[in-house]
Amino acid sequence: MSQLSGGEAEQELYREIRRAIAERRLVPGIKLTEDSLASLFNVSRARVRKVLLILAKEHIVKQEPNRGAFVWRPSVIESRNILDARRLVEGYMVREAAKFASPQQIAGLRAILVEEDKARLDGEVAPMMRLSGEFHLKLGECAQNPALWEFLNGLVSRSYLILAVYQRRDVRTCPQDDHRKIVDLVEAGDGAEAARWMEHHFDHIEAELDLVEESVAAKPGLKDILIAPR
Amino acid sequence: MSQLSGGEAEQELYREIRRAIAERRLVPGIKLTEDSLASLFNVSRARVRKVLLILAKEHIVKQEPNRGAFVWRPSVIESRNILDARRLVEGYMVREAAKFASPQQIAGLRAILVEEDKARLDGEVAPMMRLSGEFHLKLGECAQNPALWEFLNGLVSRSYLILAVYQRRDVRTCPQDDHRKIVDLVEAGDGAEAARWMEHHFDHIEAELDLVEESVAAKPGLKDILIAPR
DNA sequence: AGAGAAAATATTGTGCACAATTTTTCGAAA
DNA sequence: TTTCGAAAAATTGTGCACAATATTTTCTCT
Repeated sequence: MSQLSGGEAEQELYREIRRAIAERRLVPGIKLTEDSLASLFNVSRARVRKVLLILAKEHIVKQEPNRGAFVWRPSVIESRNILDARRLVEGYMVREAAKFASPQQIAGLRAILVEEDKARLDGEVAPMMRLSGEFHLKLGECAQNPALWEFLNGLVSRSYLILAVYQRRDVRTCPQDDHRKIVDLVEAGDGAEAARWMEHHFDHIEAELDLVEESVAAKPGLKDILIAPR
Repeated sequence: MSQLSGGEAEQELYREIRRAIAERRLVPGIKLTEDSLASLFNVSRARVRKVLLILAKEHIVKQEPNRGAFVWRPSVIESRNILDARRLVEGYMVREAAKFASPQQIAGLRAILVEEDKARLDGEVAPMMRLSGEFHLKLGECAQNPALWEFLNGLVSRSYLILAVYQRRDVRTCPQDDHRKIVDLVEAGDGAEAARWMEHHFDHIEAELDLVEESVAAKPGLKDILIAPR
């Protein structure tokens, strides 16, 4: 899973940034200043630059020449592309999982379900987001294809950012029963039906999204808020 | 397509390494010494290190701590994983291509077919390899999903290395008619049949492969060659 | 001669200083 | 007060020197 070769502190920095994104503490557009990260994590700036380059390669941050690195902001079309890719890849992976998943792997998936329930009951939104992603990644592991899994890993990371930008503010229902249903079907070896539920699951996710580009004109300015629209 | 942000010479180094791999001048196991690349391309060693990091992220080279970077050598299982991923992704992409491909894109694909024919008639093996990969990438462009395309790009790069290691030495037949057939079907808008032919195409490719791990014991040493086995 | 240790060489890893560029601040003029 | 521009500050980009590690060579002893 680790994307870095050496350097303990380097890995920590890498993981912390990714975790902060998964829990939506880091949201798109935020600037990641090299010096800040360097002093915050007690590493040299060269290390920070290396980590930022890796994150940029994963499309989690966007680097602009001479301007710095910013948490990536997906466009509407990019978001659709990523969700389409996830439908394809995870549809395949869940079918493979139904063939290959070991009892240990099923148990690992159910352990995440329990954590998800707990987080939902406690109303902890941030961990829920992260756990949902971890569920999909753990399910992907069962397909026994590291090349595909790594791709999925990047897609999931970018999905966090998609949700941060486009998830409708009013919805708070979390269809986590989809996850449980999928595990049941995978355990039963019914890959075809599990894949169908995975499709439903993505339908639910996209239904909670408001995938329209928010134009500068559309977003209300101070004037619209304060001058009392009739 | 470019994977690098800035630096003209940097990009050149990146592209040249990738091209050398596509044309099989660089084969798995070769060591890429930083100083050699730096002096060869007249760039600082820091630049070389950056490019090598990117190539490592793309699994084209493998970096070993304190030992350096080597052209990646795919294992049998990794090769299977990559080819499975290509079947999945390219199957999807060719169906999308049948929906969306513009006349210009079809023309671009046919242009590659012409180059392939030319290279085959001239018996130029190296350009043929590269052109075959470029065909698949150009076809992938028609699916209008850059996230998936970038993944495919990495898979194609790794496929060059798979062929370099596992392609059977005796086969020299190149089923390039598959490519032409696929273009015809894409142009006709028959995505389902095009996808079937894509599957056949991969069957052909894998049939030319000898996907067994060559153990150290199996490969004959000098002794076996020179001491005249009876 | 062969094996093993030690020195010499070569290569990778890392921090730092400085250059290039951008962003902010400050002040003067309209 | 606003706007424009120049100076100052902050930030990113880059090369180099040196440290750490690995590899090769050399030398010694059996």
